[in-house]
Amino acid sequence: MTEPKTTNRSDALRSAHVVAKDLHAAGAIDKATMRRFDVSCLTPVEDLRPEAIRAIRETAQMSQAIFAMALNVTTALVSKWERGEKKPGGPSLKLLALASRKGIDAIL
Amino acid sequence: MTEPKTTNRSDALRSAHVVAKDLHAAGAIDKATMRRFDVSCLTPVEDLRPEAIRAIRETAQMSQAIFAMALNVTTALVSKWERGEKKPGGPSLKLLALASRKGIDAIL
DNA sequence: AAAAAGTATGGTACTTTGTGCCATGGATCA
DNA sequence: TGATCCATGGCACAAAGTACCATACTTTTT
Repeated sequence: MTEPKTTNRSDALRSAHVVAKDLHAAGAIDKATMRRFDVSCLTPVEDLRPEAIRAIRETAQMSQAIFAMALNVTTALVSKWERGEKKPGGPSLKLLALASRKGIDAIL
Repeated sequence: MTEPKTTNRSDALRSAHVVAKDLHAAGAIDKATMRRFDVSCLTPVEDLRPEAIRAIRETAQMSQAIFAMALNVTTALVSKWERGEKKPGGPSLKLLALASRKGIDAIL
């Protein structure tokens, strides 16, 4: 079972997705209703190839050491990501996705 | 050795810190100089107590399930964080720090 | 009122990310 | 020629994070 099951994630995803219409009907999204919001608001997180990770870092014009500090990981790990020795996990992928989609400033 | 050594991190920290004066001397921080930047630009990441994590989530008015999706982790993990059964690691702490300091929108 | 769904906890077992440490080599600059 | 930044590499290891299941309380829905 190489591919992780998405039981927990899709549980939440499903429950959150169905309320999109509610938000639409309400007109505006007030604080109280904000407890439920559409998943489409979230920055999409996809798997990243080693080159893609390096591309994000080089676009930001950062060394591995500085980039690692921005993500709060070690430089050794960034090196391993870029060489495919290790693959970034859940929270790391989210950080990388933010940097990729919204720019490095989003995570500084 | 419960407390992690900070060898790698401080290596980078030291090297990055000394160039603060260079930036100051240059007047403005152009793209080329951006390879080196001061660490003070980074959102400070500190350890978070379980209650602090829950506070961040409740301020965002999110269920554990939705909050977990925003961080790209499982709901079970968020529950464990808030009960002190597990402690968020490097990348997770960064995400939580961003949410805490800049607001939940910063990581959506 | 009952059914259904959302919310949170609890535990167990397991994978592998991420860390620490140290050594190496190339590039750049005083 | 030192010194410093940069990136790679490997090895051992703790623990973060995952998957899965059961339970129970609360809210919403029909």
